[in-house]
Order: sequence, then C-alpha cells, then structure tokens
Amino acid sequence: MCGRYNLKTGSHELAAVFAALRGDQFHWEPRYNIAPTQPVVVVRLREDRQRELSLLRWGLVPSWAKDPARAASMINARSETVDTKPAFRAAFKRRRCLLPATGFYEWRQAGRSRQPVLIRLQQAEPFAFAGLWETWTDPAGGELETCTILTTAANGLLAGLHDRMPVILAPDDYEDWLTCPEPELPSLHRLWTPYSAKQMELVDVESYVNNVRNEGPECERPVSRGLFD
DNA sequence: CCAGACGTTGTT
DNA sequence: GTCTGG
DNA sequence: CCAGACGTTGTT
DNA sequence: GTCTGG
Repeated sequence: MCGRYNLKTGSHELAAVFAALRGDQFHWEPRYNIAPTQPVVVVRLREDRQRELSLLRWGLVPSWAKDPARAASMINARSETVDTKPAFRAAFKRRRCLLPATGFYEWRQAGRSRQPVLIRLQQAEPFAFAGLWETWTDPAGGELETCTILTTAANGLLAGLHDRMPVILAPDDYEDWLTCPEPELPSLHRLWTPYSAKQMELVDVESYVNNVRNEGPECERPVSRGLFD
C-alpha cells in the first residue's frame, strides 16, 4: 500500500508550507512518479527543534541491518504495531517525520490487469504522510538515511481499492507528530485515524505511471474513455 | 553470560 | 515463482 | 508499488 | 538496539 506517489511542489514552496528550513544543499524539483529506493522529501526536527527539509531514501533500513539492499521491502509501516516491531520501534520513539506529497497512486484489480488510480486531496497545497526515519552505517562508516510511510485502515472511498491507506496528517497535527515526547507516544494513536474520504478524489490514470522510469504530467493523465464505457 | 537473529507490507 | 532495482 | 531479470553446464 | 536461545 502506498508504493508510489507524487510531489509536484518545488523547494521554495515546500519550505513555506511546512515552515521548515532547507537542509544542506536541499533541492527538489516537482516529481510525478516517486518510487521506493528513490530520494524523497522529509520534514524532521533538527537538534535545535527547528524543522528541516531533507532528502532521504524511501525504504527504511534498520540500524542493525547487515545489508541495506532490502530497503524496498519496508516502504510502509503498520501504525498499529509500529511501537513494537523491531524494525520500527526505535525510530517511532525518536525519529518521526513528515513526507510531503500532492497525491499517491494505488492499483485496482481490473479483470486480469491492474488499473492505476491517482488519489489526491481537494486542495492545492501539498499534504503530509506520517513517517519514520532511520540511519544505517556501513562498515566504512558511511551513513545512509532512510524513511518509511505509516499505514492505517482504508476509509470508505479507498476501501474499494485496498483495505489499507497511508496515514495523512492534518496541518494542526504536524507539530504533535514531530515533537511528542516519549512518555506520551500512545496519545499519537488519534493521528492514525483514516483521513476523511470527503476531501479525497480518485482518478483512473493511464498505465504510463506503472513504469518507474516514466516521469512527468502524463503520470496523471486520466484514462480516455470511449462513449460506451 | 555471549552469540546470533531480527527485517515489513500487502497480495493471493 | 521470486527476487532485485527503481 | 511495478518491471524485469532470473540460467547452468559443458563446450567452443 | 533488543530479544531469544543456549
């Protein structure tokens, strides 16, 4: 679930919308087809508690992993168990983040094939997935920073596609998610409520988005329908 | 005590 | 079928 | 998430 | 890192 998304917002607007500083050499050009293992934008807290925009690899690698190659398998984390799973609980305590997005893609079973569907909010502004990040150090001392997107139960609109959906946070909850102190972590459960279906819309799009090498507005192009479809 | 394992989700 | 790469 | 690779031996 | 097995 939630294995592909887009972020059509540039660096400057991201910094404004999320009230975040741009980290070292942070730069982002609009993307229409973001896939696992690629660099993605996260908002996280610096030591001084200021928000910072960074680029991290999508697919969390636990700090104790021997080989980071399998990162693509941990692109999502179930919110219900994120506090106990060995791969996520450390990050949940101290390394929560936001992943800005403007839409995400799901694939609906359509007969023998799979139909890509774009899900977006009825707002122009980018929204935020709830995420976690982690640091992995290779034998030579090089550091790899990775992240994952939390999932929750699907709302009524998305239930037709899947039983899960990404956790989308309301702007008023950004600060709580990022700063909540450890003793109060259980109170964050309220943030994992499925996002309101009323503010979402689904668009069947062309299969162009299927291939991760494809990029650009064509990824959002609605499927053309014949008169009698 | 040490050694060694541990990944996750969502799909069918 | 299953794993890897993007 | 999807796309695409994945092969082994023995012989030349 | 933390838990399990020995």
